[in-house]
Amino acid sequence: MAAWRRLVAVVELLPGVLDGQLRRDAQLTHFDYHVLAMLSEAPDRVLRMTDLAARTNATLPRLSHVVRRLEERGLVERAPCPSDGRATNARLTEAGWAKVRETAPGHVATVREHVVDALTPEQVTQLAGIADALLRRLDPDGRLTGALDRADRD
Amino acid sequence: MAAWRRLVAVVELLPGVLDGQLRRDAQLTHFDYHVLAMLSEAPDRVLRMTDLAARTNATLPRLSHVVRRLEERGLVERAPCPSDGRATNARLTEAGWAKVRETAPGHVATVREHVVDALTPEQVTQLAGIADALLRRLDPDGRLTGALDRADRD
DNA sequence: CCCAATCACTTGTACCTACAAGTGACGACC
DNA sequence: GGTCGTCACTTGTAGGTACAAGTGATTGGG
Repeated sequence: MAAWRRLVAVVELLPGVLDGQLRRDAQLTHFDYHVLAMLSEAPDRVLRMTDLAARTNATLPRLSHVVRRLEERGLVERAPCPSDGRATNARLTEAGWAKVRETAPGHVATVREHVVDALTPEQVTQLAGIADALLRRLDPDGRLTGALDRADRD
Repeated sequence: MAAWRRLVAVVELLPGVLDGQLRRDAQLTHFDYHVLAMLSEAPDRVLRMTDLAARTNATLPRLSHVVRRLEERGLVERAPCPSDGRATNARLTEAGWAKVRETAPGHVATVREHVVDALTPEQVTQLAGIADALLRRLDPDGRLTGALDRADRD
């Protein structure tokens, strides 16, 4: 009965914790980090703006502003797509790649501290199943988790 | 291993769903709704700004702005606290109380649709335990869940 | 071909949130 | 009983996000 209220409370608090850690340690929004992380995992570390927006659950205007700021900081570069003149490719620069590599450990540690370590191994397993079930409703196409891509490759 | 990534995805998506539904159906931010809901559950539907800020995980400046806007809409009233000249009491007006009563069902239905119905009864039970464990890290004083108050009363 | 519709993105404006500084009230100490 | 420090809030300013409009590029039909 009160399960969903607690979930809402978690959903309210957790972003603040993650965001705060990244802002302090890397001058990065959690969303910024997510953008850089998605790029870092893409082939050649390049993604079209539209793809990137889907993977980060962002609207295109929002992504455009964020990428512009990241570009001003030298972490990302934009170039017109050769195959489609309408599209823009966002590429992670060397500095951006370095930023991800130096930021990721601290971020993962924060998640571990506030989530994984708070749960028993059994609960972690349960959580995986629960989050999976929720994502099937919240994100049917698996845009955020990249399930669509993996399905394409397999 | 990928459990925390899925949790992060959920934490990223769920607020948008809840916020969107409330904005459409009630012209209310999820945070606005949370403020009204906390007031509606308080004795006499009155709470000091500081208490309200703790219960909604807000900074005092943020709450001040939000309450001012809610006051302009006639949903909340502010009055100086009789017992402490520094404090301000926020009170839910009759219109605000009506707003909560007409908004709550739709909001609960949304949560039910996107969370409860997506899970098996067993998973709901597991989720309660997991969220509880997480909140002990994220919110040790139980401000959001009101555990502190209940502990005081008991 | 050429024109309309669409697409991919950018820019501009308004709202919301975070941080910093300011105001008035209370408490404690001398 | 005056003064210093703290408390509870409010206000102002900067930064980020959402929605709406605009710019080129591409596709499809006549």
